[in-house]
Amino acid sequence: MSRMGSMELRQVRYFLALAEECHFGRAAARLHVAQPALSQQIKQLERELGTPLFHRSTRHVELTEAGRELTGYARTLLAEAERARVHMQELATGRAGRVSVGFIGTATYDVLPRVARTVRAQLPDITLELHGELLTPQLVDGLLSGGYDLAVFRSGTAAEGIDLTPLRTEKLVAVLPSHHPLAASAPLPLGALAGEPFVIHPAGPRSAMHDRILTACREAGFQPPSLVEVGETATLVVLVAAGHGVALVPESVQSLRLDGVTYVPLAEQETVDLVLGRRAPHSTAAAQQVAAVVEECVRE
Amino acid sequence: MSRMGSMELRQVRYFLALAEECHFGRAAARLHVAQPALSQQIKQLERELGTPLFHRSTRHVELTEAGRELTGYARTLLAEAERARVHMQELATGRAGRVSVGFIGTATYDVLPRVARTVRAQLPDITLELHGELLTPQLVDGLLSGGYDLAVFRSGTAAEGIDLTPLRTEKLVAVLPSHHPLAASAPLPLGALAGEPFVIHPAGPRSAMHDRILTACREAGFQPPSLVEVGETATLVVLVAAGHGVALVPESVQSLRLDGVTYVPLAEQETVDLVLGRRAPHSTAAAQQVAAVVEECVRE
DNA sequence: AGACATTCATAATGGCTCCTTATGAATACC
DNA sequence: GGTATTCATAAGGAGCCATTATGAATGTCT
Repeated sequence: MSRMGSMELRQVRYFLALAEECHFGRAAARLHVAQPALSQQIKQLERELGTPLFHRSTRHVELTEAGRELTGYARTLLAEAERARVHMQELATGRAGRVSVGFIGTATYDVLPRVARTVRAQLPDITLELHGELLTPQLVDGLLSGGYDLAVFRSGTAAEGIDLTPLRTEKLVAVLPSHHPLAASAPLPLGALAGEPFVIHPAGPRSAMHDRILTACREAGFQPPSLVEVGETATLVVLVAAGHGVALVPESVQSLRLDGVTYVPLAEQETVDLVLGRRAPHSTAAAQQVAAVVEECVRE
Repeated sequence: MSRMGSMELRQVRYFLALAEECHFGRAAARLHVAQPALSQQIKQLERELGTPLFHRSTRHVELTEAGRELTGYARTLLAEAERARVHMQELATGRAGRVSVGFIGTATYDVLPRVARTVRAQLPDITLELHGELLTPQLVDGLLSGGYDLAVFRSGTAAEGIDLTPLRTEKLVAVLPSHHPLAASAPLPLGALAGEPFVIHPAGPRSAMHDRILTACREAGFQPPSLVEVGETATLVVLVAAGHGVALVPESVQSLRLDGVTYVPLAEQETVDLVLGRRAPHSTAAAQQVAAVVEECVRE
């Protein structure tokens, strides 16, 4: 039983070279092989396809009809293989790919748009999936389950299997209704807000900000008399504008300008850290590139 | 220096099997190879492409993003290779291809349309190039130069490098203007046409009919007093209708019905042979198929 | 017409690739 | 924690593909 092989790309490459040169010697030279190698491979290809591809005499080499028809397929095959190779190389070097990035609420209005712009400019072949206004636990779960390749969130929630890179430390600022008596007094000692109702991110494992703010208040010697909990940072600011209370947010939220609210620096150095998380074991090359862009966007 | 190979179709086949099974053992079984062979080939493909294609643990095999992207290319490559293989096989067995057939004038109105119809019905993937109203020397040259794959013409012109197959022997019939006194007398002894002007195919090497007809006249004991030479058989009949003379044509020309002419059988058994010629050394498989159709069309 | 040069096919051999069996390590499951 | 499954690695053998050497055919030049 004569071991039946299938058509291989090497044979296609050989065939096309010979089809273009119509000369075994020159084609073989172009392929960097000796002439008999070419003769044998062409002969084998002809056996496999069941039809001669060239009329040959010692003085003349010419495509048969089948050979002419095959050149089209051959070119298609080699071009497709080359496209695949290039695309794979782009993915390997991270110049292309799909990267999903999640942002915590307070980074949505500041970091997210800058990342989107920079990636589009510097890594045009990367497709970004951006998700804003998320909560830290969602982001951590998403990283671990593969839903997100990268996540920007508040530090404190260390988890197994996630690489953390500190992005920046932000000062907290107070958010007051514009008509509030303290709206003009900067810097504002945190203690001045004692007795005010607070609008705050959700408690429990759902947000890192909640604990951070209550801790700051406790350190300033008071406890907010009432709390309104709200998930999205934008809604939080809107509630302050509507007079439902005051709030503490990272200074980057100041990008979110709204009529009726004033951001007031605190006298204290209360800070929260923003970190970039990526799946530790298998992080895509494209994700690494985008991670670099995120760090770059935050630094300046 | 690590011998750099290029991507091969075998690797693509292996990759796709594994991508679909997501299990080395099953995929290897499907490919009829042992599992380590598959592992090695996949690893080599990954080395060549510069990126992992699968996340693997001992308990889980899953495509990476690059792997997912590659499946598209892989399917395209294999499908194209398969299309090429099928098309080549069609060409090899003669079920597809392009065949150029030339017909001598007197076969144009009889054999040609039947061949066209039958090929279209029985060999739908064959593209026919049909040429009618040609002269024997043109056809022989065309066969030898490759301009025609097959030719239907009159016997007598044997040539080197052409396979001849007799198709049929046709009786000659007289063509007379309908008002001619002899138009009603059938069978007509050839000698009755003595003294009539003859419309005839061109002399010399350009047509086999010319000599055949003059020989017949000589055997009947006369020589036409005047000759009008005309290339196309249709024109010949038209000239007879116009009263320019009489003519002798193979009986198949009777398919060409024209007002003003009458075909009259001869008393003598004067015949001409119709043959099919094909290039002797390299005749396409498709041409063989068409040749069979031509013979079949003529026999009935 | 004959000698020559060119070119493709074939033969024989060697190296490399690929496949095989055997074995080890890791992970999920009981 | 033991066990079974599964993938990777190692080592060896078979086969494919390459090489060099040689022969046959054809076109060309003297």
